[in-house]
Amino acid sequence: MSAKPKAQLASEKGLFERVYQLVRRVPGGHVVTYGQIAAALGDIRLARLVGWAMHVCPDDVPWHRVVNARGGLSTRPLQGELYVQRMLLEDEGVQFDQQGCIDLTTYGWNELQKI
DNA sequence: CGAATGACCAAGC
DNA sequence: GGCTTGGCCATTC
Repeated sequence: MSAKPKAQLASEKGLFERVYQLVRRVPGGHVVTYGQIAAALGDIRLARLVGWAMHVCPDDVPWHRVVNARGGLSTRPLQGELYVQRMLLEDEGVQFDQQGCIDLTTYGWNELQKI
């Protein structure tokens, strides 16, 4: 009960939902950056909003396919969530380098389209 | 309405 | 090469 996460409120709004839809369109084995999503929404400056949107991402959003501009997993250093994200990506075919970063040149999804 | 927040990005030192 | 600052926008209280 109770305690609906703010995500619930935010997701019912507008912009956030758009972010989620973009993330949902990311096929397995590919990743997108926050800035890329923001750019798809129409403004790179929305990058921070994307970050916040991910913070409240619903369970039906493959948030693990969203990485920062450096190809690294951003997600807050919470208990193992970082590990989960990496595991999910590796399971989809995304490989990490020695630094734990993703090669956006190879896995970057450049066909992200606007909504 | 104003202040605070946010998992960003880019530039500077 | 890593840390700090500023900026931008939307959402929340």
